[in-house]
Amino acid sequence: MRLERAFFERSPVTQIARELIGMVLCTEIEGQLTKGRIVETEAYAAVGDRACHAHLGRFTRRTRTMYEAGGTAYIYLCYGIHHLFNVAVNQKGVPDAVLIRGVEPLHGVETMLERRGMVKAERRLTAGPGVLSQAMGLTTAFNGHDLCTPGSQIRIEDDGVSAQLQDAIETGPRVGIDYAGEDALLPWRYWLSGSKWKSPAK
DNA sequence: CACGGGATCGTCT
DNA sequence: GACGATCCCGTGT
Repeated sequence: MRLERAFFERSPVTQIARELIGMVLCTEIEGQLTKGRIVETEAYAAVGDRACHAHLGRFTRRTRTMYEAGGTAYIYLCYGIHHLFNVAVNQKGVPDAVLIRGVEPLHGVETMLERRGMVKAERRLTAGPGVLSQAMGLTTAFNGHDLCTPGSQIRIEDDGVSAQLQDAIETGPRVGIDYAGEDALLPWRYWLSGSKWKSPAK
């Protein structure tokens, strides 16, 4: 079942990031249905988190999407090359977000391979925030897309697996945010223990 | 597997 | 004008 607004419009964001492990990210882009089980996430908090793009109420053309209602896609370009997919959470006006960092391919593998220019479904197909976005057709063109509108091209589904995996989640510091000072130490990265599809980043 | 460097451009200072 | 919530490829072990 599609996750509804009520799932995303909660706090704390760390809890949502944890519960998203095991959920199924689905896209229907250019007529191609792809699905991947979320195995790695990171939480970014509006308050008390220097790593968050919108910390201290920072409001710019880029971050404005984070202030939208929970369940809105926040997609931005990183390093000029990679499209990173996040979901805004919490009430409209509170810019919390969860970054999706790794998925296990479930459906539409041929489409994913084609988009990635690969012939075999090895780890680098969808393990990592930039590569999973490419595999699933997610680009900044979908920034601001509402995941909760029936018929939307992007949605997250609960097939009952997530709840069974909550005891198999590990946590650690987030990746690539040294600029955040001591907030870089917060253990706000979550992953499914032992998953092959976790991003290789340390 | 570890590492080092280059790619590439929107965003903010 | 500087810098990324990254990835890939080459080289070395």
